[in-house]
Amino acid sequence: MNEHQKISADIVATLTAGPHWQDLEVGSLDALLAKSAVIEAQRGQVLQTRIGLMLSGVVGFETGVADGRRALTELFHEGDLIDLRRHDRPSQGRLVCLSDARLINIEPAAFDACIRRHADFGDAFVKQIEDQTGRLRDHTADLVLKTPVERMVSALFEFDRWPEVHEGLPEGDRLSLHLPLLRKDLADYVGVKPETISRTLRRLLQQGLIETDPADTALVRLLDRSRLRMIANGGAPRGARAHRST
Amino acid sequence: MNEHQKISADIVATLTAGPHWQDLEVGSLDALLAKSAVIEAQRGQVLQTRIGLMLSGVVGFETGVADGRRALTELFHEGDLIDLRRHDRPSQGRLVCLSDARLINIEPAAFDACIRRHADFGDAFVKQIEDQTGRLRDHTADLVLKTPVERMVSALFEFDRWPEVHEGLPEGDRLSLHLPLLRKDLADYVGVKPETISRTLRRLLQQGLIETDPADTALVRLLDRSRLRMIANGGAPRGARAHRST
DNA sequence: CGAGCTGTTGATCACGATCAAATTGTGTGG
DNA sequence: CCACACAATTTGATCGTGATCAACAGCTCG
Repeated sequence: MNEHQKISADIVATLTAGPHWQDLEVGSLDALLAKSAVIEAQRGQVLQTRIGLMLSGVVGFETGVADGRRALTELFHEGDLIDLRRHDRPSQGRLVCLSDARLINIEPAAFDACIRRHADFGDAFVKQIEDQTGRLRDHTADLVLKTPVERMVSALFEFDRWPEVHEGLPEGDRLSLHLPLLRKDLADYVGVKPETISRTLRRLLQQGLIETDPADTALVRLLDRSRLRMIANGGAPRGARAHRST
Repeated sequence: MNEHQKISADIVATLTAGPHWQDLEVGSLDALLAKSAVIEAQRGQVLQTRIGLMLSGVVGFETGVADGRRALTELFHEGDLIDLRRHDRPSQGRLVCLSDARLINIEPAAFDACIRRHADFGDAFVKQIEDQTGRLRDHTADLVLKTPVERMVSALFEFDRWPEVHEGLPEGDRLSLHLPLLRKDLADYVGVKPETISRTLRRLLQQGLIETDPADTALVRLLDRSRLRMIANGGAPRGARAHRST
């Protein structure tokens, strides 16, 4: 029960901060927590969680084929609800930690019961799922119609919307962010090879659009947001001869 | 009310047939239908629906960028629940008819109320959303890690799981299916150009894996399902020298 | 008929994958 | 502390392939 105490404190803090769970009543929380447990996992670890709530770190839904190709279909970070259940066919993939992460593992049955009994939780769940599906659709659209550069910059903006990536940065610094993923994982997320990630970042660097820190490879500074935004929106199509000198 | 009568009949028929809505009580249906209307739309038409239920035909969630590139992020067909609502940011795309289609347009408020009041409907909704999200994840994974051939064959199998594509075919014919999409739309769905679709189909044809009907261009016959299945699962990687003669 | 759209085929090319190797980073054990 | 193994990243050179450009055939519909 000491453990449950700890869960409650964590949850309340995270839920209150997030956009969707702040209107939740206390009774709804208790019902959800009854059979839940906080999981602390390290990078690379595979999680059995089917339903969960992200507290910190990043986990991803990973798919692969026989010859080693790997895809990160969807990313989950602080405040996200994980729901990997499936009824029509077995889920083709697994949940892996992309950084050290903390999350609440929720018993599916308790989750369903909570939705049934607490209307406010049901509302919050629906909203959360709608938003996450929207993000998944955005990402899918990116994969279909954008070039590698565009996809990468688009991903940078996606990360920029995560509050965590700005933690530990100087007060007035609105340009920088910490990449929450290894470049290898970023590559598997945007659908290119790590070599391409490396080369593309270098090119953006040479064009003066971004800046990186040799001491902290995760740190990226978005110098020209408006131009980067244009690229993310499709401003760097194939065959474009955009060799801006220096 | 004559119209509502008609809606009820349609819904009952569709819901009973589908995998998720068959356990629904009659009371739950009435609540949902109060402010709903059946929409009949033709190919190419843009729909305003935010929440809806597919009765027949195919509609897709379409995204595009300035220079004409187009993506079909997600497809909806008979029995699917459409939910395009979003709270974190405006939805970046629109719903278009990819064939003549019929669907029920549901008032979002009525939908929410129905979930709140009828637990059985809430359950059905959650299951339905979980399955559709799973399919969306599958497709996203395909886009990231598979080659164009693999993605195309994978899409063929996806369509093969739709009951409608086998309608109007001879009794014992388990090989054939009607492509529910134009090749152009198929291209925008699997993330290649129409020319590539054409060439790839021709190659599969030459390898004796599929068969097409000159009279009915939508008809495709999957001759060697096991080999096609292997391809869909990643059996045709880049650089593979698989020139099977004839 | 011609306008417009879809689909097919051919030729060329840009670009990202692939192969290969060097470099840096990280954790482990001596 | 260093030595070592191992993973992640970067850079370079080459190659395969799907996009691109272009032309044409088939079809529908006014």
